[in-house]
Amino acid sequence: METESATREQILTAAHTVFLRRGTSGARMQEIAKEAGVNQALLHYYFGTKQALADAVFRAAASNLLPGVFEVVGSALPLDQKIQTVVDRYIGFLRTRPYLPGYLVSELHADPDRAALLLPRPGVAALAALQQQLDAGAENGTLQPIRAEHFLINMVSMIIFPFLIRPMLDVIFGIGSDQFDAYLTERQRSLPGFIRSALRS
Amino acid sequence: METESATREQILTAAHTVFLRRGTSGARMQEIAKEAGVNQALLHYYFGTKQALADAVFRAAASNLLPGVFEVVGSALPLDQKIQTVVDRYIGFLRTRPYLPGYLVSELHADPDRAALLLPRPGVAALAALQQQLDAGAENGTLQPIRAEHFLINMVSMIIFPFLIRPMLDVIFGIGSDQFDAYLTERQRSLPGFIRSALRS
DNA sequence: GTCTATATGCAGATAGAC
DNA sequence: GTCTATCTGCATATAGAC
Repeated sequence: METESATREQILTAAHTVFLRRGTSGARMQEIAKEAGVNQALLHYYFGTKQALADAVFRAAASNLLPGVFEVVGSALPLDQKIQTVVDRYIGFLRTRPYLPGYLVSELHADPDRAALLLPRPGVAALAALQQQLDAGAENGTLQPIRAEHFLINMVSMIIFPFLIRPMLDVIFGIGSDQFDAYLTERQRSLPGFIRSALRS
Repeated sequence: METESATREQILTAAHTVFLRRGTSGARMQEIAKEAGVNQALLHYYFGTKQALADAVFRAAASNLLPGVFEVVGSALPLDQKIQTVVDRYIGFLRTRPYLPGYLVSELHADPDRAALLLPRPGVAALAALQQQLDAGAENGTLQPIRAEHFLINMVSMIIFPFLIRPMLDVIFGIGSDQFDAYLTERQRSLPGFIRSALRS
């Protein structure tokens, strides 16, 4: 961690905004410069190439997506509270960054190798803790047996998916952007129960 | 439906392949021409602009994503069988078109207005039928009350999501592309039970 | 209808003044 | 460090021969 110049930060923030909306190949250096209130040449001065700038943004964005979840999942909380906490926090977080999921999926789709820029296996320990909890419930007959990988994916899918298909929600269900917020609130209330019920034997 | 020239079809198929992998802004007309085994000028002869070609591909791709689901959901099958059928068919279908979800999400992210190219509200009737089924179960106490919109989204999320984050699965869970198929098969077996259980009261 | 050759425009990147 | 001006390359698109 070196001392970062204010201008550099300014550019990075602008780049974040533009790249998240347009994606790496759709973004224009000119637009980023304008957003940052500086000249385009300055972007190259600080970051060299567009690709380098895009990678910096991707790293930062990717590191934001999951860690909070593993923290909760790996904690000592009872299962029901883990579910409640993850759903609540995660939807709340994504409300403030609605473009993040679509951006990450787009980038990974265009260049799957970028997944390597994600932290390698950040959650093996957390996953093991979760699996233990699930196994205990299965043994005493209160829970259906399930692998932690599937359970986690199931939970996270239902949280993230609406953000990924937001424009479609309008066409399919008539949920316009003005009603999206209310729709999310409904999910925030109903999802924990849905997930808990799914686990019960 | 006019008679389509063979060359035109050939180009459309090639375009489908390339656009699904690279996205509209990432795709190159040159690459499409090569894939189709024709000259680049011919693409313009048949489709005018890249954007027009991209739109044609998007329309075709989008019309493939959902209709099968609504057909099943709107049928007279009992709920359990609907779930089983949708999960099974949908995962089976996406196995043959693993890039489709990532492509559509990317395109919608880059240009949300494109959602308008989707068929408008194809499933209101199907949705109503499903809601009725859910309400009946809730009234006789066998099911938890839930809105059909949420239920459908929940089910579809869990089916599609793994395809959207496939490159991440390797990094997070160590599921490489060689193991992805087995992972899908596991989900195909376990998801219906998970979903049925979630609905039970 | 299909090709080769070429025009056009634009975006990323550099040179160099201040 | 920050700017203006410019180069370079590439991708879309067109012209025109066959």
